[in-house]
Amino acid sequence: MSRWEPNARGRLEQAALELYSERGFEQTTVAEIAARAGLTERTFFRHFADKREVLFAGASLLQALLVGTLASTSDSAAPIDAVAAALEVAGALLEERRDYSRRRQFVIAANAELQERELIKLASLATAMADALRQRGVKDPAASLTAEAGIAVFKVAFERWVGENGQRDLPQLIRESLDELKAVTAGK
Amino acid sequence: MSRWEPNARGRLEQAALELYSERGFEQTTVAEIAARAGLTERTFFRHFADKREVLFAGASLLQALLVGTLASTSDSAAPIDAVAAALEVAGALLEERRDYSRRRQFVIAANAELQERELIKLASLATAMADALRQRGVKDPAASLTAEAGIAVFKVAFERWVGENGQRDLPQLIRESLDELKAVTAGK
DNA sequence: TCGAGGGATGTCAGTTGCTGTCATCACCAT
DNA sequence: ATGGTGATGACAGCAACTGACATCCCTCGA
Repeated sequence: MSRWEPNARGRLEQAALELYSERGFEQTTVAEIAARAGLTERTFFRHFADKREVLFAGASLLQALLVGTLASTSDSAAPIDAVAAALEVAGALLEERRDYSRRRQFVIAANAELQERELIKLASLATAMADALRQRGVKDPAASLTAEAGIAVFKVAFERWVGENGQRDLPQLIRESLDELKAVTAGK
Repeated sequence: MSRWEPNARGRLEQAALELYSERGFEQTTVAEIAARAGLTERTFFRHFADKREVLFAGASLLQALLVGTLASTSDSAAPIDAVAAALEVAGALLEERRDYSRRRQFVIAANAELQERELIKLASLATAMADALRQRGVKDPAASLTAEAGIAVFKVAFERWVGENGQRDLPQLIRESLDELKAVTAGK
């Protein structure tokens, strides 16, 4: 792997995931990642804002998918169901990359800094979905609450998905979690 | 302010909030905070794990309050209402420190790293509340979902509280947000 | 009263994440 | 070929954070 091989960014992502898996996030230096990718530390930071971001390259894609799906859902559906439908589409994408997603998640679960980054990505998804809902005419605070509730559903479903052996796929777990949320909030 | 003045930790917290407010989080060095508190950089890191943590010293107290209240709420209340009641108690505490809470929040709102830290603290509150619910016999995933939904309600309410001039107090905004969540999830 | 112990602080050196700056390299169009 | 352009390398430097050890103040028991 020499200097001008193609796909430097992808090589860095792969090298990082490997090293973070092998010896842990903190025990890995950026210089080591760059070396395994046949590049230098400086180049790593040209592709990724920091040492954590290399694991979250797909987040913007997921966000676009989520917002796009939400925008194109029939207006007749209740906002929470539109959000759930979008989450299921996103869940199906992760289901396709099941192996990669789980390896990545084990790395994140082992390190608090990475969890912080993951949480802010989820929060960003929530605000993006809230924006999309407002464009559909949903008022605040309903828009924010619906989006945040959707993310809560996703978090719980994703956690179960990673924890189980594969009995249920992610979209199904998302549906079940939404139903559970509806049951739990069906008060008074 | 010399070496052996009392309350070093408190002095560091105050100096940090002042400096973060005056010139921003990134533009402040730990050495500067320590100097204003009459201490050294090394001592700062003995009191706080990192440069961000100095703003989150109260989080563990809030978590204890939340869990304690949740544990002592009547078992007859629905889990989501017990969570809301606990959040209102916590909200009342923040309402008492209204001025401080808002100054602190402006600093956090201005910096992504601080938002990350805040999000992981909220996530920690959610897992603590979920644990408390499980101890009351609530099963999973209901326990996790109820706790996450509670945090979603709190986030939205808190954001509105900081944004308004003070028409409604935080516990009231929490109640209103919970009602909105119930309305929004009352599907099918 | 004094001296030993312990906890908090200071000092110093070192690693690592991250950035600015400039040189260098490969590719492409003319 | 030649000059422009974008990606990469090389180097210097700052600030966050840590480990090791010295120093200071307070307290408690003889």
